Amino acid sequence: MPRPGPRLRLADVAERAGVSLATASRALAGRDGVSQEVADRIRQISADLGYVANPYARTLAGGTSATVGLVVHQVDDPYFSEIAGGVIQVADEQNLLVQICHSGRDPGHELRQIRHLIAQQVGIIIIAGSGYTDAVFESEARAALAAYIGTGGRVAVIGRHSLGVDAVLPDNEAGGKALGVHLLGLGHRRIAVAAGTAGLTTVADRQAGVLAALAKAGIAAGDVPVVHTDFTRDGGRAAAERILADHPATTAIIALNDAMAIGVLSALRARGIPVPDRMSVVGFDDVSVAADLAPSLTTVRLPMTTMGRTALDLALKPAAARPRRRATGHTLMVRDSTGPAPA
Amino acid sequence: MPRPGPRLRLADVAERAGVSLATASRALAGRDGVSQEVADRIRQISADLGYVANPYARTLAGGTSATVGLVVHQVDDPYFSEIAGGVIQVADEQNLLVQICHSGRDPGHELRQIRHLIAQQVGIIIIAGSGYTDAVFESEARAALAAYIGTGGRVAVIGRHSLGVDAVLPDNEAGGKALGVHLLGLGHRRIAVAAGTAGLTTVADRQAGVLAALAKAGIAAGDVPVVHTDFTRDGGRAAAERILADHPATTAIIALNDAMAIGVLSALRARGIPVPDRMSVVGFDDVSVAADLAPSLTTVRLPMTTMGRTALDLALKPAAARPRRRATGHTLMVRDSTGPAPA
DNA sequence: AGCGCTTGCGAAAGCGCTTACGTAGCCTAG
DNA sequence: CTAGGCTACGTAAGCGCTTTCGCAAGCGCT
Repeated sequence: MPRPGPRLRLADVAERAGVSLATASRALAGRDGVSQEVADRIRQISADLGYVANPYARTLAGGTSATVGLVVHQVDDPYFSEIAGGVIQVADEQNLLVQICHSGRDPGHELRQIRHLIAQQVGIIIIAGSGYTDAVFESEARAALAAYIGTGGRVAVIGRHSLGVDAVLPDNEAGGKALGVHLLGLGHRRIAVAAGTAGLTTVADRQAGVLAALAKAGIAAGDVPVVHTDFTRDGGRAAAERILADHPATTAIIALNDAMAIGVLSALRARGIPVPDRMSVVGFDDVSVAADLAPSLTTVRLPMTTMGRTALDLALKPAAARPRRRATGHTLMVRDSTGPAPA
Repeated sequence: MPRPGPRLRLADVAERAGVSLATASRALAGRDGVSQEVADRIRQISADLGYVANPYARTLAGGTSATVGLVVHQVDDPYFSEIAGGVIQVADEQNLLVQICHSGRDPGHELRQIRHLIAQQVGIIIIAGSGYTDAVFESEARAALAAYIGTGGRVAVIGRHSLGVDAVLPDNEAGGKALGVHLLGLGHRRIAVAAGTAGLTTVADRQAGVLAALAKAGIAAGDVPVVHTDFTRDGGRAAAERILADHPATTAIIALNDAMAIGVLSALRARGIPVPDRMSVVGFDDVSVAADLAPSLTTVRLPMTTMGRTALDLALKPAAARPRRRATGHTLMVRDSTGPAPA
């Protein structure tokens, strides 16, 4: 690791301005107790010199960290990279640093990452991605975060309602319901679900929505094949293969996220099964390529970038009554991957 | 910003082990001057207590930062998110923190971000994405980084040969050439280029490769329409529209990255132009969805994740002779978006 | 026995900031 | 004209670590 050489310090700015360190610090922090003209002069000099405060010293002294820790399942998954983009936008505006880490969809690893961020004293923690149905994870994470919040930490989660902290939350169940209703409306009755990683609350919620919609139309949950693989393209492929093999009469596949839907489409193409003529396919999230697939993907749009922005906004605003929720809208995007059920 | 409360400090570990701060620090850093048994005891106690050193204090005292600053053009662009994924993988293994920021493909902003990272004393800086043909940017960035390296900073860049620092570099020109050769082999003669943002070295290099290949086949550069928009899906759409309008006889479009290729395909679909029957399309990068488009995209594969890993590896290894280069392979992935030129 | 050397450890000095706390100078009120 | 209260600023005490320096103990050698 490098040892950065002598750098511009606050003392340099103070000296050049002919004031003490304390005054310079106050002026740059915009704190009062400094006359307008002196403050302006200090700020001017600081800007001229290109002074940037050493964040390590600042944090150590002030006990306040300007970095936000962002935990995502996997940054090279479009769902998460769009969220990260939103977080970074706001962080940029607010002059915060963003430190990013992977949880790899593993509750244990995620817990470790969270604890590590806390131990590191980042000022804000944002956790993106589905929660886990694992009760141990839930309670441990909840305890760790509660303690963190108790000491002044700020936390927001995206896409999970667990952990007892501020949340930006899509209505996964309603979205699932909308997909079910859409397919029912097209006359589909033999509908299968390509479900993501078991143990994710998002999977459970979306699936519940789908099944609720189908139940209302008289299709019992027992008659809906649900194949659990994982929330990736390859998981989608595998699920589609299994559905085709075990339930050949299926006319529509609901993938619980777009990555899986892409895999499903790919499997169908490989088998020469025309979409939507012989099989309708829907996804969930509306990642940016969804509209560019062929056929373009019918899916539920979630405003990922906005969700990232909102989460950081939430965390930045003083939390009066603590577990706040910001619902995010969702929109059914009907495109070309769905059509009337074949006769 | 929060003020984290009282936390486990090194002093607590030291006290519990019955040693001084200095000894505890040495033991945990693996430095010698501590007997094996004492070191083991300290490490054991530290682990039991779940002690994590305060990185701010550590950096301030040691002058050595364990964070890597990653500059990308845009994290929600698959090319960059895959690179970021690679960087994060290695960082995870090495226990480094990754701080990410956007340059927005703007040389001025990128320079500011770089300076900011330097001022913040991050230990390692990795800059991903095309360089700029802008000479002012080049010289200022080069100077800033040289000074940074002079003080012990480590730098690696990905996908650009400029800046005089260690680089992980695909052969963009050869890749461009391969695409040209591939299309020529299919009998195409009226080939247009959908080029990305003017002012990016990557654009210039890939374009040069394409033109070189065509020139060898007797097609003068003047006969190859090159439309500059930008390196995004919408840029690709716009470029395609312009090509179709101004050069209706075109039988193949070379998009200089996959994002643009996706836009080109979308524009062609909107116009009802069949690919590859009436128009062949190629991209560059092989982002993960490229294989899942319909038609699947012929493109030049770059190992983005590996590139991210390699860059951080490079930065971590002591640089003997300074400007090192790691070439990354590229592979022409022939898929369904290209076919014989229509008669 | 005395010398220098190594080894293992503690004391203490910072790293560059923030922020009590103290102290001038000035204003207003009695 | 003085007591009390502001305001504007300086002094100095840390934040939690790393690292230099010094010291004591143990070693082999003459």
